[in-house]
Amino acid sequence: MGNSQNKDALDSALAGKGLRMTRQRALVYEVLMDEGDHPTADEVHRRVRRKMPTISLATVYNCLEKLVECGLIRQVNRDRESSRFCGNMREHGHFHCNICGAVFDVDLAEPVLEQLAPKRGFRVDHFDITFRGLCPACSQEQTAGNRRTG
Amino acid sequence: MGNSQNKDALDSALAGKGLRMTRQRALVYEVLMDEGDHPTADEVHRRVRRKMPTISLATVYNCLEKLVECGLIRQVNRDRESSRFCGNMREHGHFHCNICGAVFDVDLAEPVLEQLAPKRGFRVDHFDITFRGLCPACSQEQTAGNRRTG
DNA sequence: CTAGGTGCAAAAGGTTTGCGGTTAA
DNA sequence: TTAACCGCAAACCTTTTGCACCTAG
Repeated sequence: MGNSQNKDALDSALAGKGLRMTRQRALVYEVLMDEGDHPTADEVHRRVRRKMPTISLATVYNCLEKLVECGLIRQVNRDRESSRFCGNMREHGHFHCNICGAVFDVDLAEPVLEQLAPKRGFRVDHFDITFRGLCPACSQEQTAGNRRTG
Repeated sequence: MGNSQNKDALDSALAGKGLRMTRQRALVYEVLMDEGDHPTADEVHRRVRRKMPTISLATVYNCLEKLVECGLIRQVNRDRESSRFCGNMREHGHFHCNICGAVFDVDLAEPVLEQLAPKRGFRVDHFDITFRGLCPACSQEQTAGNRRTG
């Protein structure tokens, strides 16, 4: 719950971009950092409303956009599903479970990434790596199911 | 333009899924293979209409969906922009230019990919690697611009 | 004080769907 | 012959926008 380290990071990041600190922005950032998961804008809205029932979805979108601009959070997209947001700013990939829909962070070996980037003339600013498949829980469940049904 | 190799691949892939061959599906597949680029559904529609003026956008979407299901084409998403479609089924990544918006295929070294995948319990079925930055043309143009303006 | 932010409701934009008529196998 | 497919238009869903009011600095 809202530790002061997060608040400081938010303060200085906003100040660095000439943006104001507002209660809405603080709360949006807080719920993202508290859970450390990958909620949709709608889910963020739901969580923030528990602490500020009047906040609108549009404001949540606005806040998320500013936080992304400040480099405080990342936007994670899975095909055309709702965007998800993520407070982990270390370079990492994502794993999307095809059954339960959960999103997991995947650490990446740094040197490997450089080998992948296109050479000759391209200037790479950023990359995304997304894996899909079955998470440990769903994978295990499916195996158990197969065992049962033959 | 519409070579018979493509047609054969389409025929057998559709048959394999119990789907019919229709003129619409053939044309959608054809324009994708002919150009070898990464058009949006809307752009595919525009191209196909040159050969079949009555085809609807909804049908193009339906055809694209079936072709993806058949494993004949891939859907390529860049954040929440329009989906793009790609006839190159080899395992590869994509580079999106932040200036001109063009999409380029990026070959990937196979052994590198295995090193990236999450271990312990995850079952990886698929992955996407997307790079962003400046393509050779835009990169060069920007460098030239900087030289001019100091 | 006032530029920037919020809340609301409506619009936008891409994609999907329901339905009556058409067609490949 | 008939299940699958097409074209159309309307629905859908996420995200963005315009505007009047509010508030942090």
